[in-house]
Amino acid sequence: MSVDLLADLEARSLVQESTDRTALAARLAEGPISLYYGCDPTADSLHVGNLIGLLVLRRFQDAGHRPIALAGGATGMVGDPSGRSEERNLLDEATLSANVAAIKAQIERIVDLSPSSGGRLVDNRDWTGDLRLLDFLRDVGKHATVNQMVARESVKARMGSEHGISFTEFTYMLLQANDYLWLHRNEGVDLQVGGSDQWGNLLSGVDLIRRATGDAVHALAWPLLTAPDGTKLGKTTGARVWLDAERTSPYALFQHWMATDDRQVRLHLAQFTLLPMTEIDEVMAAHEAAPERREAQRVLAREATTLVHGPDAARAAEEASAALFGGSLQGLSAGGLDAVLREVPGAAVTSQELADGLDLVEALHRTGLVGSKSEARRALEQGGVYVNGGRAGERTAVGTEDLLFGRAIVLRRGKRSQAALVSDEVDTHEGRR
RNA sequence: GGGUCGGUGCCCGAGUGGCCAAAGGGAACGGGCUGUAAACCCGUCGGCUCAGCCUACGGUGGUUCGAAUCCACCCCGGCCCA
Repeated sequence: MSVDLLADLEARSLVQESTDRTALAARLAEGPISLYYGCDPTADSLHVGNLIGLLVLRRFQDAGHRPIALAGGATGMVGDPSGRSEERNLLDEATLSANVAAIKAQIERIVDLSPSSGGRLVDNRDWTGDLRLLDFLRDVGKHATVNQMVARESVKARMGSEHGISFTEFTYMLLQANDYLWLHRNEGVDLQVGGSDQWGNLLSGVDLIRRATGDAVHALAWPLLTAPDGTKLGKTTGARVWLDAERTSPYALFQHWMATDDRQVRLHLAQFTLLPMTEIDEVMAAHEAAPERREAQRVLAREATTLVHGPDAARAAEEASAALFGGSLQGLSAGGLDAVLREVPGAAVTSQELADGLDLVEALHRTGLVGSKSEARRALEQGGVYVNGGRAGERTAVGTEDLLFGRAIVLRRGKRSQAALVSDEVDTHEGRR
């Protein structure tokens, strides 16, 4: 059991709000506690924001406690109004089930959910699906005053907005409170953790449990991710980084962390890795002595990518990064090219196209480096396109002579968007269409 | 159900018959400077077979030489009244 879990969480800036800190510390000292973290399956993948929550569960698990991950099939259908300016669209059953299944696989990589570990994954549809309205009104509704619900910041914001808030979303906080109550009664859960935007919802659960059972339970919230300058991460800034390799490749994830702002490396190392704080201090000391080496970012990227995709994918991503950011690709080894091709999105080209000379605009578009051909032309005009590490300059096409090892051409857009054109001559057995 | 205000490009938001692919801001993207950082400066920011053309201002149909702008109906939302 860890020396002092709470103190460690605090050192990692993972505690912004907490119910009675002393009582919680005392409770943790008594022995294993069951705690839960919930995320709503609004998509078929979690994103880096959820990673903090999963890692918090992991930190508790490593300290000997019992984590429960909740996939909110029921609440996901309703939609949480917190931080939302508009009403959500309801998701159907089939989509939700698929999302829950996909998310479960991601959770399992971070938290041990095997039966012997005590860790569990639950879906609140299991106890909410057949819940009768009158039962809900009697057991939960009676304990909540509308006055309090309306006083909620998230509700007030929506009432003041032109979009309003539906009764369904208004009810969300009670559903979540009911989850906590159910888990408290059936799984012995005494602690709920979440982002600070969930603080109100967490407290609703604590209140409900006290009123319904007289028990004093706990809640813990970490601060929300912010932009480097400390401002809120705008929802538009939601160039979301996903945990799903299909949506965000391991290489892209690695790069996401490599590009971390100096001002946030320390924080992200603390929140997104399991490295002990003493080690993080050492890394930071080295980084501050020579920031241009980006060593802290590299450690962060390596650790975090490993957590999400495993050591092999992380190593490959790092190799690819080293190759792609090492300047010209002319000196690249065959193995290095392999690493690059594994990690960077690719597009097929025929040897005939290359022999004829493939229009760069077409090539850029095909790899997905640009969203449209207009964008490709613009990028070219602005000097933001590179072929095999060298600026495209005046050239308008790529050809056979650009192939590295006769296999692929690496295109780059801007500083760090990379993609590869892969010649069909590589895997010839079955001709490409 | 009645009244009223409103639905514009990724977001916010001007525009109220031609000079509008549509002001301004934000975000984003590219370049310069760097360290794949920050700040700052410059530029771009609907699409295409790009000196031109096409598609767009909630939807449909009108008026007009010409509409994001006018008319009709419809859909959606806010507020007030019932």
